[in-house]
Amino acid sequence: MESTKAGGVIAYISSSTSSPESCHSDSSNGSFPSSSSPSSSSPTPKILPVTQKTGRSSSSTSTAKCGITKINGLVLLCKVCGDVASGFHYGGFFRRSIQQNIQYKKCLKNESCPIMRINRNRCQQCRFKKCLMVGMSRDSVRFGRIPKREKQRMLLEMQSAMNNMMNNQNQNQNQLLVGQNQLLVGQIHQNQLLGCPMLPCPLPANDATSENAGPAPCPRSSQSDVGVAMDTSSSSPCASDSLSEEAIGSVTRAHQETFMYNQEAPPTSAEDPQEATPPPTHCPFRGSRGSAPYAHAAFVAPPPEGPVNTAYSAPPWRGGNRMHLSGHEVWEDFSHSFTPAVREVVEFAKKIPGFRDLCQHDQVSLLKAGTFEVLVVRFASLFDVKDHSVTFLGGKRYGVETLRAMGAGDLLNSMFDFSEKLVNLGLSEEEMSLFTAVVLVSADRSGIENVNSVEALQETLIRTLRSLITKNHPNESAIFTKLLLKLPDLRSLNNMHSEELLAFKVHS
Amino acid sequence: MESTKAGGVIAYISSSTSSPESCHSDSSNGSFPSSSSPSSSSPTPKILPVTQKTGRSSSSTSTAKCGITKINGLVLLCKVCGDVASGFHYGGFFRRSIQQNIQYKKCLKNESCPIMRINRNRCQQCRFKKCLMVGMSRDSVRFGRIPKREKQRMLLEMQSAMNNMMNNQNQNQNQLLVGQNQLLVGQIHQNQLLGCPMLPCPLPANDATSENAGPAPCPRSSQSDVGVAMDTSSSSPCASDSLSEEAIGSVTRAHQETFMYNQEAPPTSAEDPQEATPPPTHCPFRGSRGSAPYAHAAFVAPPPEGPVNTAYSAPPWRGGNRMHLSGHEVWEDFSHSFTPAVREVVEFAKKIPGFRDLCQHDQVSLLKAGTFEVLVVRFASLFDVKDHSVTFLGGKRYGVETLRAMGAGDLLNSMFDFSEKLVNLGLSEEEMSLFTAVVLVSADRSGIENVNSVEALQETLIRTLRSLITKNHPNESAIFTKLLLKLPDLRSLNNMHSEELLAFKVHS
DNA sequence: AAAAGAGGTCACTAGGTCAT
DNA sequence: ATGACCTAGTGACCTCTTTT
Repeated sequence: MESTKAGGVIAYISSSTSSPESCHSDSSNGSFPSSSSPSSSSPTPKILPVTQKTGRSSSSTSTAKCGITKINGLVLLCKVCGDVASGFHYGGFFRRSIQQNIQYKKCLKNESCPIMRINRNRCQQCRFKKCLMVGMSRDSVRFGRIPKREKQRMLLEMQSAMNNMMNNQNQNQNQLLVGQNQLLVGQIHQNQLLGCPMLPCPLPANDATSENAGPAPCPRSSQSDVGVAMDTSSSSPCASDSLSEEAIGSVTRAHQETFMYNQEAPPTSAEDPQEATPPPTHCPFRGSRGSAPYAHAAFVAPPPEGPVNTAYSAPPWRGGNRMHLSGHEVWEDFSHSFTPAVREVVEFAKKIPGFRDLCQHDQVSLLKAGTFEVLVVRFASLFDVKDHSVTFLGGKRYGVETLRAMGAGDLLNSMFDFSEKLVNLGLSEEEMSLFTAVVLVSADRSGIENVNSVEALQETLIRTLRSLITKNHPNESAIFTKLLLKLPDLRSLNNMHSEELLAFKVHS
Repeated sequence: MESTKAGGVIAYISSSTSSPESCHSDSSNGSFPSSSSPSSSSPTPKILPVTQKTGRSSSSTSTAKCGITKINGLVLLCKVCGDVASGFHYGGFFRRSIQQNIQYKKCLKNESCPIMRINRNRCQQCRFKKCLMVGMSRDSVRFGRIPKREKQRMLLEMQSAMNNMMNNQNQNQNQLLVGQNQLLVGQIHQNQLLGCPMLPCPLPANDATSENAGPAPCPRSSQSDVGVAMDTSSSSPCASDSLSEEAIGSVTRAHQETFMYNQEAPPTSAEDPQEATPPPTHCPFRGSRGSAPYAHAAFVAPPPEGPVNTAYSAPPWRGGNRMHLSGHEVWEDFSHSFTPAVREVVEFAKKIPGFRDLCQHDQVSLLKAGTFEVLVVRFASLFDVKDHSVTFLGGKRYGVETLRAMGAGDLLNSMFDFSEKLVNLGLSEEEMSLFTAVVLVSADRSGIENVNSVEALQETLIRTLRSLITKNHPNESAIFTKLLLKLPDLRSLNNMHSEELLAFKVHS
């Protein structure tokens, strides 16, 4: 029996898209891991991997073994609660809810309780809501198994979608993607177990030409003498200051040149979510293709039903009836909406003085590990602290509470919290750009070859950032420290994101 | 159905025994102390047998009749008071404690009252403490029946645990075990996706008594006026300085009182990894059960094969041939080897001035998210920078290269790198303890309810740490910054660890 | 025949209630 | 306050049905 289990990768859940594919779980039962069967996803009706234990065939065969549901060796997790899924579809809780048309008591909190394996029984309203949010539908009853053919097809679609994405954004193929059966697994590095799927960026070759060389921060390889003046604030204006001046300018310029979100706004179609194919934007949140595709596809669980929500919640990927989109198309579309933003980060990196002096492998590693974090920082500016809203396409704003009520996931919530805190620091664009550079070179170093070089570059950037901040905010010396404390927060967001993506992929 | 249950009963009973029917409740129930147990590996929720009476289903089966809970005929005992258990989980006393967030009066003795059936009502504080200690948690919700498979598994585990116990120490047979399944189940509970098996301790109630009150950092609940003086270091010797003095003392003391690894060294059996059951140590790396069980099971991907490595790599969990152990058992055993270290971290947390002023939920969340990071920092001292070696039990050292050659995984490698860098900063014990406190309150905040309080506490600790460091290292102002930059690294290690654990569980 | 999901069934638990 | 009792749910297991 265990043999059977082996092999699986792990999926999580997230969600993205809605439906078609797969899995979610419901809530039903399941608390324990085990149980039943493997199944797969399916395109049409909405089916999801569910926690609930499904029945058990008395018969001998395989199924019986463990209750874990897998697809091609990938272990599926419940889309609702994250528990190991035992099968698709209905389960105890969801089933009862539907069959008896139960009206649950109103949530005691803000109707946005996180639903996890351990606490899923705490709030029924939120649990049921999440079931629906994740794509479970009363109409999706599905008998019998999922045809093997169908499974296969979806898998292939996923893969080619990934491939496309990769190709598009890396002109250079440094890397990536492997293509194996594990969808994206492996695709992007293994920042972690499976790797973070969302960061394909390859990264441009390190051609020596270094166009905007600027005053390279001459990364030292030692590690001891760094940042002598780091915390002394205004005191000693050591020699490095002049260097800093230039560095600041370079980084700020790099930032401005590579961050277009606020420079373009999809004029047309912004109002009409049904509009099919507007030009892509650089900021996914404003992407014209659908409102907030990112929030939709990755952060928020996609609404199973149709156009219930407004622009925000009924992203017309490809403008049409989403029922007609294959999982492949949805994914592809979603992925594409991010390509430009990712590319911009790569461009930004290349312009950070000293970055291209790192070995190519490390440049790639930093980008793989840090692009998401950089994007989070960049997009934080879309968050309006005053009225706690986020601006999506066409200038439309959505209050955080509204989004939460709509089922924004933990990741999105955490991003809002992060954005709010960051914006509250009131940094200038100059400061933000330097901070962004710091974030990038501070990325996870587990795969770095020349750690000392990266560290040296990081120190230089940090020193520069520090002097800039102490200069601009002489009376708020805590700002620098607060900024550094944002780094672990970003790391956590990055991890949450990786997990959701992973789940998404696995499930689809 | 009943037939199923009927199996052999074993109940052991030791001493007391009580009337079966009595059952009462309290909290828990259960099993016995040391046990180890079996819990499940993965996703299973951890649940404990409890005294409380459970409901009564009119139906026939065994359970119902009197409040005795049995599994496969085995009578379960309450893990807290030893009385016959009536079911799992919550009970009257524990339930009220949690639901009403009751703050019990301080223990009149030394906060270590023995809790038994006959005297369990004597000291509420100790009783509640024991409930938590034993692993009861509000998150361990468990509805529905216990899967047959699981029952079976648990039974087997119980029995083997029993056998071991008997063999090893049959001096007292007091007790007993009952056989049940859920020994520790429940004990540990989840950290994240699946839960971090490694964090069993739930955390003591937030009893207002605050023994080592010290100068509580008075966490504010507002969010705006925080940390104004955060970075001012030596400049304005604001009132907080004196507070800092005391805080430093408190934290340092807390650290020393709760970090025992270097105070005990398993004298015997250190040489012989095959030795079966030496007394547990507080430092897993030195754990007598196996050398570095932690590194084995969690840090390093568990070697699929047998005893390739020497003492380091062939931990004789349960003293036997591990080839015969199920993945579950190995995991259990491994987890247990960590319990003491985890408990120390919990104790340390409780002693951080201000920590207990946080709401209980947040205390638990921070511990869940941060214990691993704290352990990494604590164990960093085992790393010898000079010769790049790590000291395991009995003073044996293993060079990093050797370990790598043996197949240490990415996580272990990263930990070495981290440890080396950290040790190189040359911090004093005082500084390390404060840094550890900062690490804890800087844990991932995705599940925190009162973020502002946590943030306020973090700021206080950081301010204190900063002033201490600038005082001790006036010429190395970069140290503080470097220390802060260790936080994201810890977060990454934490994630790698969670992933490995997850993978491990799923595969086993 | 084997595999896998819908639904029914019912052992069990969280929590409310109330006599001690 | 404690803990026994009751009720509303929960979810494991089973049977039946459909798909392969």
